[in-house]
Amino acid sequence: MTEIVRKILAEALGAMGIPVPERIEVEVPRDEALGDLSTPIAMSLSKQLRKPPKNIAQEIIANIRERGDFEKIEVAGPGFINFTLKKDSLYRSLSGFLREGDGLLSRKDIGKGRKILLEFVSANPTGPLHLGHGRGAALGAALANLLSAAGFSVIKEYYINDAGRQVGLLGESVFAKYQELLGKSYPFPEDGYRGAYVEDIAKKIALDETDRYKGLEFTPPQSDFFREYSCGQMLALIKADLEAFGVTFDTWQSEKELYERKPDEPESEVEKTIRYLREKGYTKTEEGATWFKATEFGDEKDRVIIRSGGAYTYFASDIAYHKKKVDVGYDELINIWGADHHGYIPRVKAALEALGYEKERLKVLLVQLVSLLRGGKPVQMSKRAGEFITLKDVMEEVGADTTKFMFLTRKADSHLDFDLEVAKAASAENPVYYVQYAYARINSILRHAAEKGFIEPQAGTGAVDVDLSPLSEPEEQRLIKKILLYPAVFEAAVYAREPHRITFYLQELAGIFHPYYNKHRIVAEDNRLTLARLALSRAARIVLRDGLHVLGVAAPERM
RNA sequence: GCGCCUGUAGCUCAGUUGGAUAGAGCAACUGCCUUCUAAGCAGUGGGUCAGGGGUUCGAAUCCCUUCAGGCGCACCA
Repeated sequence: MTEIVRKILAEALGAMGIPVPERIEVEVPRDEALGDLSTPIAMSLSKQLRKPPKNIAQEIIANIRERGDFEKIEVAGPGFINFTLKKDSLYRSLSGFLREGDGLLSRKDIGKGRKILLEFVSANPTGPLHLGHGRGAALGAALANLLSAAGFSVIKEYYINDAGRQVGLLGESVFAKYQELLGKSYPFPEDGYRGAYVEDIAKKIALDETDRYKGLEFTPPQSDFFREYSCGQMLALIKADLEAFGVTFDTWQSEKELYERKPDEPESEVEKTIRYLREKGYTKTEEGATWFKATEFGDEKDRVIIRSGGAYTYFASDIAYHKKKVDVGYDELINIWGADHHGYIPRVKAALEALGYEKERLKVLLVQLVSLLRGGKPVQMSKRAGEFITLKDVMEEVGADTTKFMFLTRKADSHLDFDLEVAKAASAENPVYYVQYAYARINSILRHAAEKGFIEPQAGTGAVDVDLSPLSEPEEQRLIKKILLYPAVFEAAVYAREPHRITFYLQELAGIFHPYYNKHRIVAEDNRLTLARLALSRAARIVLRDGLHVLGVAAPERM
């Protein structure tokens, strides 16, 4: 719908000899009495042309040739150009929309098949997922759906931090528990993990491997076994939780793998990367440690990649990881990180640049932390004592769809209070049900219509021929316009990488459909009218379904 | 101390990249089920857009500053 306006405006500007801006602003006026669409372009051009906005607006209007779709084009307020579409034009557009049918919303050309690697969650496999991970998961999954639908080729990846101190600590914690179970005492590591899951894993080992490791020290080979076994168990749990949350990944990249030499390779990915940086002169040795000269690429400090003790830092493998991503040939890398990692962005971008890639290739979306409340009071969580509420707990208490919807009605970088009582108490009144209910309701209507002998128009066949002109009620006009606006909202969401725009749109759409349903009977006495209303309902259904699918929220046939 | 994020209705949050008279849900109150689903609808009340300056035709949005909250500033991950 907005495209029509953009097009005629571009033509008019061209005819006036004015350079056409890259992106002509088109918006929906606040007050529907003002028109269907509006542009402030005359005001934007005012300074450049040194003419009053209203005069420019008049001139633009005078230069619009194709005005067949419009009832009215007029100047209003300080210089807006307002467009009111002809009903015929709306019906034509809606017919076109229906003709394309489910899943054929034409938008594949936005992404043009460009390849995106989307990395998200990537929680350490040292404990269960918490709510903050859930937020990242919901956003990542929705973003992947959004971008895929827009014609990007998206790979969802989970980076597993299975190397280094943290997993070692997990292994040792399990080891200590295991010894305790077998009646041997082994000092529990100071910063060890104390959650119940540690004991669960220890029990499983005691069961599967009996007392084979009883009384031993935490040294190889048993330390390797405990570390890898525990890590594997945690990962399985994480994977299961994510699946229950409706979030899946295409690839799981192991950090440890980046340190391993493949049979036919003389060096590991990490070694290769560091050698590359060293040869380029981007490293230095100071106080026994090897540093990456991040300051040469805009970071505020140089960063250690090999400690004086010889161990690699996390950053070393992270550079190798990002090098690998970019070498594979992705056009764009998107990382979704917790906001507590924001200080990390400049150094990763610096590394990318040192490796010869533009830092713009990487886009980091920061997800703000989630404060968990119950009845307005913060839920105390102590990781040390192993007391915390996990994503799984929240899913069981509140529900996966509601939890996801909560996350997706906020932009990523807003701080979020997640009150369990509110989420649960509002459950019946929750916006997610409002949207789902609209969808279920339409399905119910269509079922009812089928029973009454009205044949639901099928895409590519009957839909084209349905006469939509009986749709003259204001509620119907409003609904049609909202539906036709979906592609523009979708595109804006893609452009901004903000799935929450879809969430709000769906609430608005449902907020138009419900009153319409309440005021007018879809399946009525009049045959022509009923067919037209069914077609309109079906169009709303298509959009609701598509939007819910993007969000990763269920679209129930009935409720 | 420095950096990043946030501050919008009682609560939780949007605000179409600077546009018209700032919106939604929840909570509160009043009505609506014999008719396609009442997880719905109709209506009422609710604002110093944290404060102050600036930029311009125009600011919740951009800049400066103050205040408040969160998060970072390792040879941790």
